[in-house]
Amino acid sequence: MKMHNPPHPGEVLRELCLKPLGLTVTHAARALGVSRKTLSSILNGRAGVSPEMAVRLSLAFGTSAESWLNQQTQHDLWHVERRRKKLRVARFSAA
Amino acid sequence: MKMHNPPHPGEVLRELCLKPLGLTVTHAARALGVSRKTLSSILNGRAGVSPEMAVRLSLAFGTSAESWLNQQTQHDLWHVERRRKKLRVARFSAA
DNA sequence: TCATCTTGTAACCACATACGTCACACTTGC
DNA sequence: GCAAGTGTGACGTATGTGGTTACAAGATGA
Repeated sequence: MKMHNPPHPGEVLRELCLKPLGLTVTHAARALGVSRKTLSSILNGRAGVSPEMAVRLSLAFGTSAESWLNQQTQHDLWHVERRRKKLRVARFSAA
Repeated sequence: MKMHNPPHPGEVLRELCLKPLGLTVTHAARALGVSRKTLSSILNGRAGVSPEMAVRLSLAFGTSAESWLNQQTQHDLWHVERRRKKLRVARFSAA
C-alpha cells in the first residue's frame, strides 16, 4: 500500500554511505572495484543494484547485501505496479 | 547464514500453484499472458522471476508479487555469495 | 496403430541491462 | 590557468528476458 515513489537505492547509498564518510564518487568506485561510471549510474538512478553490487556494498560498508537488493526490489516493483492494469492476466483464485 | 541452495522460485511455483490447481504449463502460460517457453524456463530454473512476471503471478494466483521477487533475490544472492571472496573490495567500516 | 496433448528444449531474433573504456563538458577551488 | 570531481554520451561485450518456430519424447485416448 505504498503510494509514493520509493527512492532508488542509489539515493540512499549516497546519503547514508558516501556523504557521512566524505567519500567522492571516484574514491568509492575504486574501493568497490567498479568503474566510476558504474557507480555514478547507480547513484543517479540510471542503473539498478545488481546482486553482485549488493555484495560489494555489503563488503565495503559492512551492511547487509539483502537490504540493498530488497530496496532495489521495492523500487522495481513500484514501477511495474504502475502498469499492472496493462497486464492481461487471468485469475485463478482469490476472486 | 543459510548453507543450502535455496530452491529457485520456479520450483516453488510448480509445487504450490500449478500442481494444486492441476494446471498444465501450457494453460498456465496462456493465463499469465506469456509464452509457454517463458514459463517453462522459469519452472526449470533457467530463467529468473522478473519484476513483471512477479506481478503477473500475483494477479493470477492472488499472491504477493513481493514474495516472488524476494525468493528470487534470495536465490540470486546465494549464487553471488559463493564467489564473494573473488570480489576485491576495500572496507570502509565495521572493521 | 494413429492422433492428440503436453512438455522440454534448441535455434534464432529483439531488446534491456550491467559493466568497461574513452572522451567531453561542466563546476569548484587553488 | 589548472587540477579534481562529476555527469554523461558513444561504443563494445556479456548476460538475461522474452517471443516465435520447430523438433523429439512421453502420455493418453480412439
